[in-house]
Amino acid sequence: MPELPEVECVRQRLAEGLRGHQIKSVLVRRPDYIRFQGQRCGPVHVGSGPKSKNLLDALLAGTSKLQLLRHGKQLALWATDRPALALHLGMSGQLLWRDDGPPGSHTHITWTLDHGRHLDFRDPRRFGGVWCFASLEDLQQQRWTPLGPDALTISDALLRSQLAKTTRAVKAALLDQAVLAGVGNIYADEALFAAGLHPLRKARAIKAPAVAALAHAIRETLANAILAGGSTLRDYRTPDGSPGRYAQQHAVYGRADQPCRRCGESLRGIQVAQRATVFCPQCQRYRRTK
DNA sequence: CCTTAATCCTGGAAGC
DNA sequence: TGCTTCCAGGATTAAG
Repeated sequence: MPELPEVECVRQRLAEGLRGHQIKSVLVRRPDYIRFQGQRCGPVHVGSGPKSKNLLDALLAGTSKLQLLRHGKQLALWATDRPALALHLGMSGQLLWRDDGPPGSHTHITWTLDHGRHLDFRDPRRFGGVWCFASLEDLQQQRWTPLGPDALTISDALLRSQLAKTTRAVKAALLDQAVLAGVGNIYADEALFAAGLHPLRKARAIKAPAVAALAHAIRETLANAILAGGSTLRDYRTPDGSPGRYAQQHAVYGRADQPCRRCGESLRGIQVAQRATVFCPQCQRYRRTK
């Protein structure tokens, strides 16, 4: 469920704990959560043979000066002249610091650092994963090239050219990571509301001024969500275990049939691209009333 | 091109 | 209380 703001908060908090430290060991409890050399790992990879040594190296055992990048909802953990790891949280993924005691349920991988703290990757639903690459360049080439531009810094002009590529409903386009990377179901609805755009408007037909308003709304909504620590609906936590506070500010997501905070009209719930969608029929008219 | 449905999973909430 | 059904922040695939 984590979208761009949640992933960015995780990146920032994780980077603080990694700065100046080294990974001492890696423990893999679920090898099939990891893709190594293009395929899912099996028990042989976490045994004692040469394959397990390769995997531990790929998982950055012994590495220091770690850096953490983000594009859309994806993270890259790497260090100069070392392998790179793509981390994706899927719907229920969490990266959590742990001092002592047992890890939470569904903790598939644990990195232990030289300061003694553990970094747990837990993901009950297992829609997320870890992908191993020989270098950051390989990771970017294979996993980030197919993605559209990052939503946090999307320019008016770039959003316009991206939306011009498709005739789909604008909400469906926003959810497509190849069009724009980082927006999911929460922030698509929130940004469309902030821009006053109906979710079913055809992406290609939206005029330049309205696209500019949407680009601005996307940047502002995501930035504000990051400042609030992200949206916690249920599972999401920052690595220190604290929930995000942005859900309190949601104008439309999860508020079907409740009054619009701007005009008081009852918010409508519909389906767009198989996803629950909420909008204000008054503030987000399909056609401008002029 | 587009949309829809099914799929990968667990678990919380709602309904009976 | 217990059982069943539905739903969820994501993303890919196949089919129509």
